[in-house]
Amino acid sequence: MATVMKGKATSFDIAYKAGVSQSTVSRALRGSSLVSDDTRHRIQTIARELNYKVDKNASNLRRQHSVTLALLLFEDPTTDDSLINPFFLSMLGSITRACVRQGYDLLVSFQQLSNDWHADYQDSHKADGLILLGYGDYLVSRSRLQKLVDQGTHFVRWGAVLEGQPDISIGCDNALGGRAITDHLLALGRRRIAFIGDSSAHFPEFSARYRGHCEALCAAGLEPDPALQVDASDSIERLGIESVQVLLSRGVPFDAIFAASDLLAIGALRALANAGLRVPEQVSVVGFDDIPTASFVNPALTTVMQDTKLAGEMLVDRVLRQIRGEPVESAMLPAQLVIRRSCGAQAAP
Amino acid sequence: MATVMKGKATSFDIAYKAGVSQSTVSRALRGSSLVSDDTRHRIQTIARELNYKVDKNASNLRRQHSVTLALLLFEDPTTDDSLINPFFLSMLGSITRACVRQGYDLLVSFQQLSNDWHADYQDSHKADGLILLGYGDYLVSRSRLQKLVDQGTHFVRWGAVLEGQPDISIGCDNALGGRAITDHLLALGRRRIAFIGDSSAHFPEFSARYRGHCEALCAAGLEPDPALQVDASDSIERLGIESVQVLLSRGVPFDAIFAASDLLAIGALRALANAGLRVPEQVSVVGFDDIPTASFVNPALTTVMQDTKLAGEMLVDRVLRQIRGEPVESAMLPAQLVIRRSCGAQAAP
DNA sequence: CAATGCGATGAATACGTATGCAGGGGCATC
DNA sequence: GATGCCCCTGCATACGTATTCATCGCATTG
Repeated sequence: MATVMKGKATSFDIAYKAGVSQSTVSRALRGSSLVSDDTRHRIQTIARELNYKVDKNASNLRRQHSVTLALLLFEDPTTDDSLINPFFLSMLGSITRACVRQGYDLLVSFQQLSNDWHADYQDSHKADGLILLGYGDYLVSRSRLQKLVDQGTHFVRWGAVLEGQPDISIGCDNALGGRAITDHLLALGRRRIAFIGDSSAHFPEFSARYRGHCEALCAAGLEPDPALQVDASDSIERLGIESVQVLLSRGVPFDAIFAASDLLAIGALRALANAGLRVPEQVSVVGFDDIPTASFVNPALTTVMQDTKLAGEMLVDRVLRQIRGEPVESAMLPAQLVIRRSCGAQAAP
Repeated sequence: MATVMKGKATSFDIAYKAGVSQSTVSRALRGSSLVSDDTRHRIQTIARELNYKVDKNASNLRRQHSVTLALLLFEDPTTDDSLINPFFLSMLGSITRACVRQGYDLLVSFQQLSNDWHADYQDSHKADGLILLGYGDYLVSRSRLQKLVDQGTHFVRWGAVLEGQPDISIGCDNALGGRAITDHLLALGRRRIAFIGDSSAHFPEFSARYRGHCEALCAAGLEPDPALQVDASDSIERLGIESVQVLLSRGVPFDAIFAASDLLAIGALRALANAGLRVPEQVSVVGFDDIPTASFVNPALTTVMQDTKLAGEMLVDRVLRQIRGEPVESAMLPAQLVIRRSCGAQAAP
């Protein structure tokens, strides 16, 4: 009968109604084989009637884990408040889905790089493990990563995969991607290819792309020209515009631009248009990431696709393995060339 | 001394080291005024040394709330796995930030509409309240919303704001937006304006935009022509393409297209280009949402901007108020016209 | 018939924190 | 010097679940 309960039903309420002990209820609902089928069915029915839900806080407290991962998205404090790097958004989507498939909940948090409480989610038992996204300046963040490792925090980072790294990282093969896309430009007859993007060790992903770029040049018997490289430390459109302006002001000739990210490339396209240069006739432009907008800019952007779906799965998988105490290693994912019109190859629809 | 502790430090460990009771530690760290400054400082220092973090599970269990919100993102099971509606992504960003500002954590979950466990997050005390995004077919989801209300679940929905709704909803003023952008097209001399988007009560947001559209027509002495309206029930590019094909196959003349979402509008642009129709010279095209890509398509898309930042803040604020037991009402947010090239008004840079 | 074993259940306890209640000590007032 | 008061602290307990250990009934076996 519709007895008015104060507050939510607990396992004791179920036990009382079923005429068994709380222990049995707990066992029955967790699927323990110690409970007879008869009792189990009775308990399940009553639980459903009472709309009973296991209290996660109590359950987590008892079991000492939360079946939850935390996604920490770091960003430059200077970034506009409402915008998020579309590439990270795509990763977020695939990570969320991977978590669902594994039965884990996902806690999402934006953090300023200046904060120091990366491990708090795990330390406070809100999450069993961490996924780190958007660690910009590697040299700055490296000491923090080391600290996390020392504390025994379970975490995986999305980013460059380097030798002697303290942490576990998953990243795409940036060097290979940079090499492939440069090869492509060379095959199209381009010889003076500018590179927009930081080449220092501070931003290993960008610099790996640059390294691949240089390898391709050398393999073709060309020498990388420092005058054709412009630093851009962050992946925002404005920096793409400014970089092209720097390039133009230097007065060095160039017939192609390889931007280290699509956002930079889009900025570059805009700056070239402003300067009256035609793409791809006078200048080829290529990017990296294949963000959704890339196929819509004019002309459509040739770029390197990172498999975000696979990446999300791997990140989640690797954290879970760490949590289970299994040995885990960093890994690199393949990068794939996506040819559109901005490079000057045959037109796509 | 570097005493090796097994496991994490607890408030008892701090208490022992500080020579006080566990109660005092708890009070000191929660900022209770019952503790002397002297004791508090001592405890804080020790807590820092031991890298102590309050166990959220225990704390939540005791206090019966989790200081966490859950964002439930519903989507059509047919949607491609890796893509998320960019408008929702933008909302996600602003909601995440709003949560941070309020000191709440955010749990993100994708759900299939077929699932029935919307309230589980609150029932299991994983979250204190829910934010619902992307409830597509309103008539289908309405009974569920009613159920949530009956259960006393704290939740806010992003979507159309209707009379006699059981739940609290926050949405932009779709009718006004539809009216404004149609007025704009009319002012440019367009008279045969096609509308792409479902006009039925199943999708109240689209139908409100359609209603505003019709109001504008009527105010201008024009009658809405059913032949100029094409149903599109979901906001994906492919449907935009198909809708224009339907429109062309009908053979009715039109000089403008108002797509109920930017994604539909982008599909429409593509279909028009394929059909050899020039935008905006022969056909004006406008959308709704102002997703990031909108400014990059060719020609740049005139659209209606929804203030996602404000929306995120309002959603979070309204859930928190419900949690605090304060009375809450639905609200509509203003919509703002963003004029770019696709409508045929003066060119932007 | 006693001994053994097994399947099913209950009692008791731990997880770590927050808080109501009680108490101890110091100081002021009369 | 006794009384009262206030400030601070400690004791004990509740939050709801999962699990170890003990128990009890029943069947099987020698």
